Amino acid sequence: MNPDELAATVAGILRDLMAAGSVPALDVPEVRIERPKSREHGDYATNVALALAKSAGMPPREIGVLLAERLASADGVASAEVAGPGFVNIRLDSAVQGQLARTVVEAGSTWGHGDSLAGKRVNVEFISANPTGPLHLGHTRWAAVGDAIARVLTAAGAEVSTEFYINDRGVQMDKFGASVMAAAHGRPVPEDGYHGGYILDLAAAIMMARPDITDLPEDQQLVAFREAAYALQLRQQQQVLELFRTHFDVWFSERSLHESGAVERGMAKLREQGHVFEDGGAVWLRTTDFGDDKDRVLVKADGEYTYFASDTAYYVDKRARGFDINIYLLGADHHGYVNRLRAVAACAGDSMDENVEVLIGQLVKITRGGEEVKLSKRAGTIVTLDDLVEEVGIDAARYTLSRYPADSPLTLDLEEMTRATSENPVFYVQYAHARIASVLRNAAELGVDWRAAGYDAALLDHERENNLLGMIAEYPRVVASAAELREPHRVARYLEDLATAYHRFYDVCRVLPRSDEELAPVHVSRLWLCAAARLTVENGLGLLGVSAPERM
RNA sequence: GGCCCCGUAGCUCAGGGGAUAGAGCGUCGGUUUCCUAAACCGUGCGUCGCAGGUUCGAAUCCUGCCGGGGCCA
Repeated sequence: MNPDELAATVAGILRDLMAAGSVPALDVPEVRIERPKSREHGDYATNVALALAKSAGMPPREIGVLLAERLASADGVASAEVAGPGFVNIRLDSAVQGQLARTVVEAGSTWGHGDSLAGKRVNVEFISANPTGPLHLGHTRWAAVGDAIARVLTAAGAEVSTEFYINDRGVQMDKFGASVMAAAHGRPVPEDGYHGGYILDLAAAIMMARPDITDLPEDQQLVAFREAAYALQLRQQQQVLELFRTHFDVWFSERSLHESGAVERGMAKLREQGHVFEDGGAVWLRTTDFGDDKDRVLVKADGEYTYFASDTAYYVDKRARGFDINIYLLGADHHGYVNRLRAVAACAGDSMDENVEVLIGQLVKITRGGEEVKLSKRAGTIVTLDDLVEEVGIDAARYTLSRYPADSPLTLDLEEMTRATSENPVFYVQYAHARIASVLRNAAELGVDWRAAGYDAALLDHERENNLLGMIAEYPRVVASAAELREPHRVARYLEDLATAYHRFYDVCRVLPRSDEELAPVHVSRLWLCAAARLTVENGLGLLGVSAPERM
């Protein structure tokens, strides 16, 4: 009996009551089964009686009583009673709830996966930085969150592609090239160029690989430096992200849109839909038809395509590749793009509500002992992804960045992220995993084959066993809602609660027999419970790209 | 001037209309002859920024205002 089955049971009873005339026949509202905050209120509670009261013209408690009476005798339900204004509090038979452990262990790595997004092809684009420098702190947040979103969507059954759009076209690239070239010649970097120490490193690396590069004529040399620096910097970004366990299925170059004819195809698509017009020698897209605050230029009067033309072409290309939902994760400094991107979809003949989703992530501030940290050793301007990983480690960085909603501004303290080797949420959760792994190892050493031994779910009737089982049962719903809302932080928060439930269980329920005890059925059943808990923690951490250590 | 995000414990933040508003950190104290004490247990006098509204019920939804951050112009 899981929450969904319980909801179905409740809905069925309501229909019966209506058919019998005990309650006026109405549409049955969506039955929501919740875990009460206070465990004294049972394993689960539902508020349907309250929700139905008004339209049924009956006092909520009256409906609640009718519902509770029938529910109490339903299979798997131990008790059901009305409480407060009309909540129905439900307790499950422990044996029925205990069966869950077997279900979890049998599902293994797919435990918690669902099919709410089955058949959907989803494109998740994030970071999409210029290849002109190291990835900074903001990018790091999107790396952690964007990747977790992709993992959660996959767990919900979607077919997901993660993409990084490389802005490798335009004046920034030229400035970048000029900066590196200047550095190679020992000349001061142009005012509007890039100034970080990494520019010197790039220049040195290029000179090492191609000492003769400075023999080229000035204009060719500029291009050569730009391209060489681009290649090196892009590779650096790719390596750092792979190390950070953020894998991109596609690295999409803006240039390639122009080289492949995708820009022309995009333009053709937009013209076909009738939202393109010319004015003052330029070609425009009438995005104001769809809520943008002004129209946007696609081709400038001098014949140059704009960044915006690339953006539209990229969108049309994604659709042509079969993606139903195109998610963009943008920093708060780009929130002005939201209406624009939505309008692009509409101008291409799509639904701006369904085919496009723009998620705005707020900025991150880092402090060390209360003082804001701004400077990076290498980039000279801002804290980079490398800096953060070097200082706090991949697991702590990923976990900490993904345990908050992306749209809330964040201030993190480096000392807390590191010093807290003991009392940091990430270690708290990981420790629960290591602790369980240790128990299971010890069981194996004692020669206990709990999988083969008889599992009696009815033995798991301690309050804390019950609570742990209930928490484990919540996992699929957490994953589903994290996917639906694109909010992976829900998984992290859940894992913290789950870890607490495990520690509390472990504290009072002896899993393995003591030295003077024989192995009893209750030990075996608890091992099943441990295995289910371990799997849930492991799978949950996996959704966040955080490791689940066997030992700590 | 227009738009976006935020305002909840000393600090960093959770809280998708529900029962007594939570967690971590910090504070103070307790728990171990046996499975990891990186744990558990106890310890909080919070105007949920302010004022209205919506309803059986609002930290949550709507409007206005105040305060902080940001984007565009």
